[in-house]
This record gives sequence, structure tokens and C-alpha cells, in this order.
Amino acid sequence: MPKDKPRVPKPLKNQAGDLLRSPCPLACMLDVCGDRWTLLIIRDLFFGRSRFKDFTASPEGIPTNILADRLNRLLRHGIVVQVPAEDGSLRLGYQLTEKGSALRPVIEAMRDWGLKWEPSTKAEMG
Amino acid sequence: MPKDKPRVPKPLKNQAGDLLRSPCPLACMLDVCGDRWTLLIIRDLFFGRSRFKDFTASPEGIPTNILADRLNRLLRHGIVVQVPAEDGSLRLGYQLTEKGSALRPVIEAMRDWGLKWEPSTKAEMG
DNA sequence: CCGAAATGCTTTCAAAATGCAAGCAAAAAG
DNA sequence: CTTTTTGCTTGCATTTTGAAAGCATTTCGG
Repeated sequence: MPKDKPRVPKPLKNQAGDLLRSPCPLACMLDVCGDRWTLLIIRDLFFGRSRFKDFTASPEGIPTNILADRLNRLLRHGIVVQVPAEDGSLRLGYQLTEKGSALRPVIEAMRDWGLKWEPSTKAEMG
Repeated sequence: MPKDKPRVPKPLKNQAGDLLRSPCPLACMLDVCGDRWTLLIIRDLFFGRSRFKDFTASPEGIPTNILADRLNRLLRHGIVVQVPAEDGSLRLGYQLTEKGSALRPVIEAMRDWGLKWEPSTKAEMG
């Protein structure tokens, strides 16, 4: 009679291999983007900004070490990729993948909420 | 001739009186909800959970000190209110205001993204 | 009514994340 | 070639987080 192995709950991981807190898609999304900066970088990408210096130039003033850290996380998760800068220089820019572009409805819903419920905000700032 | 006062940029504040990083509605939204836990509490409220213990019982396992802190922030921002618990006890529960309920499209967009792009998640978990 | 358990927090403290400033190598500009 | 800009990294102080324990109040079971 084969004895039962102790059944340890299978550890769930996201696409980057990080452990998930739960199988909830919202929790999983927050494990990737749940901080004060990540979605602002993605906003900037939607605005057509693509270079490190562009992100640092946004009015919120993200610290450069945080920016580097977040860009790496977004790369690991396949939300952005690096591509040759369009100005023909040797430098690289960042670009949203399909997975990253799919965040547009999230950004728009958050922007709409901010516009409606926080009177001191204005559309398309940042 | 009156001399020009040095024109200091007017410090923007949100509804709770906290300083804003910028007038961007997205940045403002993230100043309120931009962390790993707040939107999970709001998810729970949409699921009909309303008591402190209900939130602690969710599978992500929010620490009780963080939960207390986040609930206070949501109260300050008018996203939730406390109401007598529906079971007739002396205790209070939390309930979404109109401002809080307006976050539904945000939660849904994030859930949809998680479902589509993170294969190990399942709908309506949590 | 009494004792025990549950609830809704607060406190404590170590560990991790954040943010500011400075430093620095590679690339671009002059 | 020299200077400036870019894209980071490093160091360090401060803040936030999270695990655990503590605790007053409320509810439950008998």
C-alpha cells in the first residue's frame, strides 16, 4: 500500500516566476503593478515616452534607482521590451509589448476615477 | 510700485488633504490606492465582505496592522464608511461609498488583465 | 450570570522598500 | 579631444512593511 505523500499546496507563480499570494487575478496584477510608480511609467509609455531620461522628466519625479528597478521588473514580466532608439543612436528605448499595451483599460479606468473624484486633477497631465 | 511676491507653485492636495505628486489623475489615484493591499480590501467589499475579520480571512492574508491602516486611509478619503453591522450586533462594518463603488471599473479592468495575462489565476478567487 | 472564545484592533520590532544624493562609465555633442 | 548628457549603480538614512504578541470589548455557551 503506497503511503500518502503529505499534500503540500502547490505554490503558484506568475509569469516571471515570483510566488503569488493567491490565485486571484487582481492580487496577481497587484503583485506586478501594485506600487506608486509602475503604472506611471506605463502611462508615460502610452504617452510615447520611451527613454530613461523621459521617465525621470515626468512631473512626479521618480528616483532613478526606483526607475531602474521598475523597468527591470517590467522587462522580467514581459510588459516592456528594449528596442533600438528611433533616433538611430546606439542607445535603447523601452516599448510596451502586447501584454503591456493591454493595460490601457486599467490606466484609463484609474484616470477616469481620478478625474471624477479628485477635483484638483486634470486630464492628460503627467 | 508693489514688488512681485516670489510665486511659489500652489501645493496641490487631494480630498483628504494629502499633498499630490502632480495634477495627473492617475498619479492622484495611485497616491490613494497605489499599494499591494488597498484594492484587495475594496475587492472584498464588492464581494459583500464588510467586517475586519472578513478581510483578514481572505487568502492573501493581510497583516492586521496594515489592514487597520488601510481602512483608516479609506475612511479619510471617503471611499468607505462605517455602518452598524447588519447582524444587529454592536459592532460596525465597512461599506463602500459612491466614491468607493466608482472603483468597480478599475477593479474589473485589473481582474480582466490578470485573467488574460497570468495563466495561473482564476476568476472570482479571493 | 459566568467563563471562554471571537473580534477589532494596537504595539513591538526586525526586515525590506523607498528616496535622496553622489558617483561613474559609455555615448553624444561641440 | 573635451564637455555634456544619458543610463544607470552605490551608499546610506528614513519610511514602510509584516510577523507576532498583546489587549480591551463583545459575543457565545452553558
